[in-house]
Amino acid sequence: MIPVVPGTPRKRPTIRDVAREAGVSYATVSRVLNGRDWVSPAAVRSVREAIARTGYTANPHARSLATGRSGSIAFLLTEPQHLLFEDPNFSVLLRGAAQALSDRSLTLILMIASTPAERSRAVAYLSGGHVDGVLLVSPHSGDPLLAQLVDAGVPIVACGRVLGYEQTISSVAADDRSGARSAVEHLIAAGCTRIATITGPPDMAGGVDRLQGYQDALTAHGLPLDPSRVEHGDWSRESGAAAMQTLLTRAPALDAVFAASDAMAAGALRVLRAAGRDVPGDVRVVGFDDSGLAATTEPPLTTVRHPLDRVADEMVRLLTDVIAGRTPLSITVPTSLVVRASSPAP
Amino acid sequence: MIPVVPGTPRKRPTIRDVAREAGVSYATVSRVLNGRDWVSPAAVRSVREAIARTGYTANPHARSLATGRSGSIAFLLTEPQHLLFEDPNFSVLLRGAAQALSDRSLTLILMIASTPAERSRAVAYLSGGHVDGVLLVSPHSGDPLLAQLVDAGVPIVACGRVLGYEQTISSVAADDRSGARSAVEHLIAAGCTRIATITGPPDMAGGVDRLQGYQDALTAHGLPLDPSRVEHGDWSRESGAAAMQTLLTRAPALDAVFAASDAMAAGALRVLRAAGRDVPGDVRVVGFDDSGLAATTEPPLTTVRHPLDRVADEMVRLLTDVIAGRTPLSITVPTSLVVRASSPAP
DNA sequence: CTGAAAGCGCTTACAG
DNA sequence: CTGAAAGCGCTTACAG
Repeated sequence: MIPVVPGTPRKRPTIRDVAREAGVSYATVSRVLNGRDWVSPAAVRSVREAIARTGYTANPHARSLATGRSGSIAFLLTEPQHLLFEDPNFSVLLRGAAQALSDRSLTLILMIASTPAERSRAVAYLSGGHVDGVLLVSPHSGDPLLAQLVDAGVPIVACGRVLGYEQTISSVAADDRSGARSAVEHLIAAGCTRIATITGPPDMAGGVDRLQGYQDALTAHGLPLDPSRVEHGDWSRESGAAAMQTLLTRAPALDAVFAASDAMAAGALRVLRAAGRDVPGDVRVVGFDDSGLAATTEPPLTTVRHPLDRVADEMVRLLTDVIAGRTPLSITVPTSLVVRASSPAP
Repeated sequence: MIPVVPGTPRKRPTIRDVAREAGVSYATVSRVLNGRDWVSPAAVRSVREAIARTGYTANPHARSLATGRSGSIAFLLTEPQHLLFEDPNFSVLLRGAAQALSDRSLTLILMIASTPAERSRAVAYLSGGHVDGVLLVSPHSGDPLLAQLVDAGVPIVACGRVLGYEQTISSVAADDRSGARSAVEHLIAAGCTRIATITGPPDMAGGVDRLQGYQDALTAHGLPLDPSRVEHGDWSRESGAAAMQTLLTRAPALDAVFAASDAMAAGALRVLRAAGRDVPGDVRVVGFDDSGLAATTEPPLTTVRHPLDRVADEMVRLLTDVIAGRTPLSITVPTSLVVRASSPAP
């Protein structure tokens, strides 16, 4: 065994070494590697054998330089740090994207751009063409970063529609509006009439659409839209707790709460317990996402399943289309209600 | 404004464009870019101006091809999927690594290798020199992947000592043993004498060392080591619940539990509640990690703080050393006890 | 079906 | 201090 000197990487075989082994020109090796042009079966076989013998793997940088494709995709997170890691949603999406990219031999580059400095560095990097495209997580509509990326012509697919960029930025989203509607109709079917909601941020499609679905359900069943029963959050548990506190003082008669995320629902649960309200006895609670959280709260959450693994998969598929030059597109994936103890079936 | 045709990236300026603008040779541009050799102040200035004017950023692939350095680091996760995303620990480490790498202008490539197919693909990729080094998360001692990576001469830094590779693989770890000891001594000081423990996997340093710390504390205070009070888990909440169940039937008289992770402690809490044992009244519970979970359980967890942000930072620093050819090293960072309601101060 | 050759955009000795 | 030139390891028209 050859001793390994740390810091002195072994000389790796190149395409020329393979060519010599196989007894062909290195252009031919490149052809069988890329499988585009015709190569005689005999040549293919001897090249494959030579590759196996030498342990050759292509140098991705040389390839990128020659093709102009980087072979990598950025997974870009722009939320302030504290929001990112509390909720398992982010991890599920990341996991799904890693999988889908790996299946296509693409590399996932993780970029976290929370601070202003990180953000401008990210824009420079992404606009610099270092990456074939970007997967954008939880975009806020007013974010200047969006405009910069769009201006630079960077292929983008967002998770959730990007308000104001519906025609320019491709996106994959849950059917937020009808998912929210079905959640609230479940509460109505259980006899609730004074249903409050904790919404997401108003500059995100998920925030707007889930509120809309809540209103749809009330309207469809002839229930009044009472603004004192609507409170905004930022998806986080803390914001859910704060919103619940406010709702409790402003609309103490409420008999149900629909929270636009499981994390906010978990915060609401805590506040309800502290206020001595039994869930689901006094107040029913429904969340959104069916994230890892939902099954572990006390009581476990009835929630709307947001299939983020599926979303991640579609995002990657769509991004490869966008990179190939196809026009922007929005994809909506269906949701479904998951019933647990925080609001059992009527 | 030039209309952007999707899929037709703008022609980006190269080093030659900058050289022409600045009126120097492109070798000089490269010199000011890399700041190694001497360049006249006048040349530096005009090059800088030309860079600003043209909006030039270096093509990383061309650079990598010329230097033999990829400028990227893999963050490699090898745990089965279900363990990865339940616990916020993983996210904190990832966040910290992303930050530290970004500060050094290194790119973080995320690789998730849960299945056998993913694992062999990862080994091929990493051994292929596509990456300057790898950050290894939660390594198991028997894992064949370790031997393959070491054999290939890939620079590695692990989170936690790698049993069996202490001399070969650099690592950054919490002071697990003394952290665990202080947790158990806190319980002893509170008057507990029948202290059980839920350990991590026996093939991981964190599993072994935290158990050792538990034993150290008991021995130091003349308490017996009762094997019926020791049960293994895999770090997950579910495994913690299962272990607690077993402990409750095997050692029903226990008056405290030290769990080697917050997630397992959370699982234990649930089982204790279901069994009608009050925490901390009947049974005190202490976890390990001070992850995001700890403050949100019911009651909140007393736990040992595992400074993963710091660990991530040291891992990256150490990895750059290893890449530079320095010999392997193990770093230990201190822990501290965080007291909450699951075991208040005596 | 296959070679010879140019070129992708950098870095880095080598001469001045 | 600075140019001209070779070379990093590939891909891809261009000729056969």
